[in-house]
Parts: sequence; structure tokens; C-alpha cells
Amino acid sequence: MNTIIPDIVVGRLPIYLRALQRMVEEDRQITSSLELSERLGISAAQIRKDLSQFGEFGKQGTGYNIEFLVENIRKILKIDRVWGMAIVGAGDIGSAIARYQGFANRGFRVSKIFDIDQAKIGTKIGEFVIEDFNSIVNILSQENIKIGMIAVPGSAAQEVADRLIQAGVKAILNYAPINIIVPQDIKLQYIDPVIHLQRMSYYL
Amino acid sequence: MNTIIPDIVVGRLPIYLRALQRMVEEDRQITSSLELSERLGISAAQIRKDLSQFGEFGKQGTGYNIEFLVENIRKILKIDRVWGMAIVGAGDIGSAIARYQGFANRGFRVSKIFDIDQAKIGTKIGEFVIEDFNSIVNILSQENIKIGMIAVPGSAAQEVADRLIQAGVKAILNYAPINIIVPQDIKLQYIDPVIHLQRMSYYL
DNA sequence: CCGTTGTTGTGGCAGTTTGCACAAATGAGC
DNA sequence: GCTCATTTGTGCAAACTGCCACAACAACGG
Repeated sequence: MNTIIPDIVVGRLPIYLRALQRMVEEDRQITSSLELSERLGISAAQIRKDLSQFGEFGKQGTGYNIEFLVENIRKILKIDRVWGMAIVGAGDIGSAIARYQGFANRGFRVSKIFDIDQAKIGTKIGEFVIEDFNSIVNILSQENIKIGMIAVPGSAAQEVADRLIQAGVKAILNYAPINIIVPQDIKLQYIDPVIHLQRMSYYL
Repeated sequence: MNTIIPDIVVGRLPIYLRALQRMVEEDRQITSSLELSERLGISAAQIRKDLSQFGEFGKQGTGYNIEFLVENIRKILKIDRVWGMAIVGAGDIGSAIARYQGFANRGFRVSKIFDIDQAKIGTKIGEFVIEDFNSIVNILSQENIKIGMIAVPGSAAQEVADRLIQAGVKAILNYAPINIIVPQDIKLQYIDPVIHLQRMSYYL
């Protein structure tokens, strides 16, 4: 215990958490690695080993207390708090993210949305007023926002990433369909539906 | 060659393809595993080995002809054609997908969109008329649609998946924030931004 | 109190994935 | 035609990941 945790294990924790929170909604109290295994298609041994990397959360003969496990995974993932996020790009994708109700209760919330189009700046999406991308470094320096989401065309994505980093962002979720380059200490993840579709079409 | 290709290798091909197609737009003719490596953050040896699983696409001393490689990867991924897709759910997410311009040229296009809400059925999103989810099996049986996208609340996702499969769909992209269970022969991928955010917040 | 059933946590191994390092091939310069 | 600078494709070893199998522990019934 307390050795370095592989990325791949950390990557599975949110999956476990999502299933566990669903169980909370179903008013379940206790579960087992076997039940999780069946719901998730991940082997029971794997689930047990992953969880045991962070402590002993289960009880032999009984299983895992769901609420207790949720609480602990939330601490491990540092989502026992709410992270503010900045969206760049107020087009279709940026707007859909801004309106998305699924962040609440899962550790995140949209705080700011930026665009470069003068016609959009000052108008509203839901409760958010679109702000000027050219002022992003100034505006974010007054907030404590560590997470940025890129929802601009591919051609602008690298520049947006550079600016977000300049503004103090440490984690970026990139919706633009292009690879971007960031310093080692910045975390980066991609969402590109076409990549997923192409991974499946190979098998069709 | 011609042995079984690991999923993880197939999973990287779309990443290579995306970078290569960007190079085509930049009017580039030739690239190397080293250049791709720098753009993608994947080791050059890995890229060479992955590509060599499918044939010998490069030329020693020179590198890879970009257009030739793009053409071959498109064939491998079976996107040297256009796959029609059905969206279920005409809410914010379903609408954003329906309007998304990024499928064209990458092997996919939205063909149909369904919802269960009588108030929405018959109205339009862009060029698409929203159709009745209750008729999905009948409607899709007349088309040749093998790919479905789930954009409904989590509570309805499993039922939608079951219906899609009944309607002949073989690959599902699930935007609902819940794990679903499908038969072994059905391909399934997830898009849940919160999962990606939670994977990053661990490191913040 | 004891036997039975159930479930975790984990040592160790098998299978998978990655990356080094180099022979072989190519093209350019002279 | 020869040399030099490149770059691919790949054998092999190292690193990583997943899973079996079992001891340890827990709860329950009688």
C-alpha cells in the first residue's frame, strides 16, 4: 500500500464510482466485487485489487458498504469538493456542455464560458454570460479555476490550450478533433466521438 | 502478419489517422514515425510496430507516404465508406450530435434521430425529422444501420440499448452516464465527460 | 461453540504491451 | 559507383497488467 498507483487503476475508479452512485440511488446498502463485476464487465479480482491499492474498504464475508466506498473513492479522486471549470468556445458543443446538468453531484461545475466572436460576447447561454477570450488570462487569474474545456475548431485548439495554461489551468478536456501538445505537468484528456466510432467500425 | 490484432493497437489507429489527415490538410506528402511520435506523444517504435501489423506501409530511409497511409488505415478501419447512424434522444446532447459537422469525411453520418416525447416527434433538428422511438425496430429494419448512439437519461439507457440491438444495430456509442450490458457480439463504447474529469482531478 | 457459507485481500504467475537496438533498405551528394 | 545520413521493420527483453487460487476473516444457524 501507498506505493505509486498506476494510471490505469486510477482510470477505473470513476467507473466504479459511477456504478456505486447508481446503487445509492437504488437505496442499496451493500455490494460485492462479484456484483460490480457483473454490472461492469470487469473481473471481480481486478476490482478487489484496484480498491485494495487505496486501503481496506471491504469486509470479508459481507462485501463493501456502498456509502462508505463512495465517500472514500470521492476523496481519492479529490471530488469531495466542487471544481470550477472554464469552457472556451460557445458554439454547439460549448453550449451543450454549458447546459449539461450532469456535472452536479459528480464534483464539477461550469464557472465561465469564453468565445472570441464579438457578436457572441455579452450574450447568455442559460445563466452564463459569454466572456471575451482575449481577456481569459486576466479573468481566470482572479478565479481559482484549474480545469479548462476546449470546444473550438481544431485549427484554434492548440492556441486555446496555450492560453488556458497561461491562465493557470492544470487539466484540460479537449473536444476539438486534434492532438495538442502540453507541458508534462498538465493533465490532458480527449473527447472525440469519431475516434470511438472508428474503433468500433473495425470490427463490423 | 495476419495474426490477431490486439484491441489496443486498433484503438490507436484512429489517433494516427486523425493526425495524418491533418497533415494532408497542411499539404504534406511524407512523414516519419519520429514526426508522428512528436505530435502524438506515442513512441516512434510503437507507431512503427502498430502499422507493421497490417503491412509494410513505409519505405526505409524515407518514411511514410501520407496519402497512401491514410488510404490504407481507412480501409483497415472500414471507413473507406460512409456508415449511417441512428441517434436515440433528441435532448441537448442528441441535438448537438445531430448538428455536429465533424462526422463528414471521417466515415460516418447521422441518418435518423428518435425520441419518445410525443411533443418532439415530427419536429425538426436541422434537416432531420424526429421519429417515434416506439417504431424504431420497424423503421431501422428497412434501413441498413449498424451503429446507434444513446443520448437519453441514464435510467432509460439499458432499454434503449436493448431496442437498438433488436433493430439490428451492432455498435453502440453510449452518452448516458451509466454502464449498460450488451451481448458479446455487440461493440460498445462510452462517452462521459465526467469520467475524464475525474481521471484528471486525482492528479490535481 | 462449531460448522457452513460467503467474501475480501493478495502472492504469484501467465499473458500482454512497450521499447531498445540493430540489420536492411533507401536516397542524396559527389 | 560509393559513402553517408536516414528511417523502417522486428527480435528480444523488460515492464506492466490481469487473473487464479487460497488463506483469513465474518456472519449466521443450530
